[in-house]
Amino acid sequence: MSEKPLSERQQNILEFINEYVAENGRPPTIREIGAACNISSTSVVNYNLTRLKEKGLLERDAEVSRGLRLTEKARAVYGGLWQTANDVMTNLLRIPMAGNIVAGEPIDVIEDAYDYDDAVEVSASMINGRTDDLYALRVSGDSMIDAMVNDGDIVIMRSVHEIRDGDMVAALIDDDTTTLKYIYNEGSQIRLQPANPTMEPIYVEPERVQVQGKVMMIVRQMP
Amino acid sequence: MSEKPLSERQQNILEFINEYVAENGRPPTIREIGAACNISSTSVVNYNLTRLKEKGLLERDAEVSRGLRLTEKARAVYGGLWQTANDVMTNLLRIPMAGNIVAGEPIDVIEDAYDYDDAVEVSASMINGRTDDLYALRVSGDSMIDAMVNDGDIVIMRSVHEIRDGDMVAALIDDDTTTLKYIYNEGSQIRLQPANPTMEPIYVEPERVQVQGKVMMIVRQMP
DNA sequence: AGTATACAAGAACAGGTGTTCGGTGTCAAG
DNA sequence: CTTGACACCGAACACCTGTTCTTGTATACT
Repeated sequence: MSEKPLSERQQNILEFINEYVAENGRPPTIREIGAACNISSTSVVNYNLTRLKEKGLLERDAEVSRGLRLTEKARAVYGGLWQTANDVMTNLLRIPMAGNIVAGEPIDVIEDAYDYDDAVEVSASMINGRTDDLYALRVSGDSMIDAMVNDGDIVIMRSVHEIRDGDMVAALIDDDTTTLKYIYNEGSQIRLQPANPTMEPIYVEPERVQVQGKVMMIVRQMP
Repeated sequence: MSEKPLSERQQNILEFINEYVAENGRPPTIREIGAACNISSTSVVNYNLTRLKEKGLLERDAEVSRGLRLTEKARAVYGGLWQTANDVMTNLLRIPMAGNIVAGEPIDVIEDAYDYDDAVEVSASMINGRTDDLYALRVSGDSMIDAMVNDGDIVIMRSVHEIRDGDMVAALIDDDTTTLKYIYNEGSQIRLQPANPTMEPIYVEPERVQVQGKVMMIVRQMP
């Protein structure tokens, strides 16, 4: 059943609330809404807010100052709406740049070294899988070409204890050589499959392989 | 000259404000801070807020309700602090997924088709260069290997009118073949340099090449 | 004409909220 | 012992803010 459209005043109110929150870090008061929307009476503002609430566009906490909140529905209508800090922190991950990765050398991860200036910001929506325990490594050198990874690329890793066939991992072979490859456990041996489909896999005994982390995402920036 | 460290009460207050904003979408009142931090007097809360302001961790709008705001400095100290919606909208770009890119076929870009469900979320901090006029293309097939790009990778493109040597572009050759390569204008001919350093460049006359967009970033998600 | 609904408005009020005042206690320095 | 700085506190006050009341106008319907 279709609802009545919003009156012009109601649209103005929603837009004002949206903008006010973005600029001030807090919702407006009833009187501030009135002043901005040419409504001289707080009861008219209150009446319209009640209507917006009935339409599911607004939530109100009674009898507290600035007790307004736009709903998801209002956000969908007006786009670019305000989120709580939790939404931000959930969506925009700051992942520590923990070091470099070079083919042939073990990863040198800097434990507990969280440098915000060198953190990588990635949207959680771009990560398929869990987003805890993430760290970033920067690729040094051309030796990761078989993984379709360039010098300078950023590899988002996750510390894991269980690996499934088809995961891309950083695998340390014989304590000596790190490689990024898709891993398959074939019983008596481990198959490490290059990302480049024109290249052949390598096979190693399981005890020669240590999985140092799972690759969650790769980012190539342009200079 | 070193500052005195924060008292325990002051640290509690900052953490409470941070959490309160995240959960409620508005800053707390003086009395709410007092209740949460075991401070029975509004003047003690006020005193501590004045100290935090002097230390540059807090801003206050006088004589308005909930007139508190944590500063950038406080954010740096406590991490994961609240941002205004403008910060969010500036940092977290929603880039429309505009179509596919296949080597050998012109890009089929869907004009003005902005589908939020299929948008790509990318932090602006990860883009070197301008962040207007961006769109995303998904790679189909293995034919972009010379660009070190896999089937399924996401290429973030930007419409441009001027190209500089060393830019990676989507180049359409002879109205027939799209390729992703670094472009160099060498006077009488254009050099298109593969990203894979083991591969040779190709050289074409300038009039045979149309630049369809500049590559700003490449993202490889894992399944 | 009467009724119902939507929208509007001013005024009053109750309670929320920030600020100020006067005071106390602790600690370090002189 | 005195003084000053810092931290704390209850109380009072001024003002901010949300809610309610009463009244009015316009429109649609019976």
